[in-house]
Amino acid sequence: MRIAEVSEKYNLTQDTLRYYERIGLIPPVSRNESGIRDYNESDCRWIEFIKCMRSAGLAIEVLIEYVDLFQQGESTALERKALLIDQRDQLIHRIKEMQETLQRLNGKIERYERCILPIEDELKTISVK
Amino acid sequence: MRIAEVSEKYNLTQDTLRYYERIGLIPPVSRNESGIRDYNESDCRWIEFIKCMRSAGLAIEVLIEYVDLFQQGESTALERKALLIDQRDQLIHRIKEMQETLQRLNGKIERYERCILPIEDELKTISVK
DNA sequence: TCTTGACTTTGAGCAAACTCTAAGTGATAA
DNA sequence: TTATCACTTAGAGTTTGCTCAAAGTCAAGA
Repeated sequence: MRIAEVSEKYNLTQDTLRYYERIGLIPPVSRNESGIRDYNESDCRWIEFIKCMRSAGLAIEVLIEYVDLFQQGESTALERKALLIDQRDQLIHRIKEMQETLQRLNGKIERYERCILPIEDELKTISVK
Repeated sequence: MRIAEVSEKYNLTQDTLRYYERIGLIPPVSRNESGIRDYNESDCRWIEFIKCMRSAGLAIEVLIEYVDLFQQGESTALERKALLIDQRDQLIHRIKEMQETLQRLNGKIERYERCILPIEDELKTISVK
């Protein structure tokens, strides 16, 4: 798969794909004889994984470390697991925080509803007139 | 309340508090005779609200708009409500995304657990030897 | 053969959200 | 009264995560 296809498939710009590879956020992608990237199954799975993790807000720095450990082989499995657990716990914390904010936003919106409904009704009445 | 107290109370640097005010993320704070900020109840409630919204990832730009509308008075109530609903919906979307990533992280960690447990056991055995 | 178009690299540029620096004021404690 | 300390402003600098530009290579079609 060429970069153009991959870019479309995962909705990441070619620049972003090259950038991710350059900084080690995904392992080096295989190339054809003329040096052009030829993404294989495994490359695609990495991209998908990284995209998912990034969408949840995991820092690039941490993910680079994960990829790096992965490339060092089996001996880093415990370390990788610890990294994932740490990130999961942070993620849980952020989700909780966001759910609290969601509650608060909902409360605020409700209050607007109670205050504003009369105004909205009035506006409707006017526009009917 | 002086900026130092407020900074400590909300765990935001004095720089950040001044920055937030400068860009209109909180309404202008009242001052004493010598021009020094003297935060009142209402100022504190704004800071707390903004801190909460920022912690959930709402963009500064959007919050500035909310504060601006608020300062324009009652006539903007409908617009403010619409803004909040929009932000809430985006927040719900992000939470969902993060929960999916959380599932995936948990799955990955479990897989590490299944693969690694034998290794961990072995390590323990060795350290006991 | 020439041109087109997709690719390559390196390095600069940009937006968001702070964070820091420099230079100055004003109240209070020794 | 002098020094200290918290405050002030304006503006520059930093970090993160892309995004763009320049200059070049290579393969395929007219």
